[in-house]
Amino acid sequence: MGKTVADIAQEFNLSITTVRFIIGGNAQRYRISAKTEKKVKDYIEKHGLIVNHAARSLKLKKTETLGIIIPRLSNPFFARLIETFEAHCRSLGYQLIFSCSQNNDKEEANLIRMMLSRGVDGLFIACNSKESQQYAIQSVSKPIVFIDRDFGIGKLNSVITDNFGGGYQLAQAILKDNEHELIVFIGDESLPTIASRLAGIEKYCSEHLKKSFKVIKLKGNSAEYGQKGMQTYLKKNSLPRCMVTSSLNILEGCLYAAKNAKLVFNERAIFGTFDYHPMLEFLNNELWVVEQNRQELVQVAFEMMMNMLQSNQDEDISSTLQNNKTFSSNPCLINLNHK
DNA sequence: TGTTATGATCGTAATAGGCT
DNA sequence: AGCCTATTACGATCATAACA
Repeated sequence: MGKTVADIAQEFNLSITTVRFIIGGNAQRYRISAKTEKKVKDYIEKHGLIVNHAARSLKLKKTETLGIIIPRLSNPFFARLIETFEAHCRSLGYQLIFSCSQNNDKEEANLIRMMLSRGVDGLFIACNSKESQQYAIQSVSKPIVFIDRDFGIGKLNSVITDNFGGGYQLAQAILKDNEHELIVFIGDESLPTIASRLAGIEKYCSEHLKKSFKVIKLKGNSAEYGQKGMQTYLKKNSLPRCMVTSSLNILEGCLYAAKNAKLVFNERAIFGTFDYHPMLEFLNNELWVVEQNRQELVQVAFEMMMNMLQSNQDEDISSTLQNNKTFSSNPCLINLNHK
């Protein structure tokens, strides 16, 4: 299990201070004999060392813990993003704690307070709304990097995906050599991610598409909204031959509604969606997917965080906390189940 | 009896100082 | 000079003491 500093001090009849000098790499500076240094180091090599991070944090005024708040873990994109964040965090010696705001502004504010009271050194947040992003900026005096969503407030650090470009490319790919009317199921447009996806699709269609396309706007981004949207659509229409959904959850709901209605998509129907999931490979239809570059998103978000933590330590001036940078990552368009 | 003040506690990191 | 030890702050929490 390892030994504590007190164990080691007792073992060799030394003071705790002496042992700490050796552990801290300051043996020579404090004139600890090479003989003593060696025996302590050998002992730690053999038995291991237990460090009390709570006490260390108390002294150092930093916990080497970072917090991340996302809307929901049931969104596969966020689940995978968390996993990438955690691995990155751990590789740099940081502990990551995460919580879900359940798309609720009040809950998000609570979680911010909770994370701060736990002593996180910095926060990554995927905000629910413009108001909650404003609240975070005003109420948090520690480094924040906003992820996935930037509501355009300005003066903040954010790492987002070029959803407009993604939507544009997706429309381009899906409409090439396709005769059928495009049906777009779009989730909550108040989110900049969703609005940008739709804007990209509309931009391409207005530039290149001669025939009409239909946008079905939903009030939320969960599978339930997708299901309801498709149910309503099916009252007056048959299943789309050319369909885009704004997220995996919306696609899930749409497919579920079709299954419930005992309807089967035409085998030549073509789908487009945002965010990749391995289960998509098992669909029979041709499918285009806009996949976000998770590794890049996480890496850049971390660089921003580390920069702020560093400058915070050096200067200790809260006004320099925010660097006001926005990074936009390019998504990748992939084609699955091509026929 | 109810309120406020003080001190001890945890382990770590850094500084000041002591003993031979 | 060489080698090591004692003391303190850090911050929240709890127990005990000292007030009115």
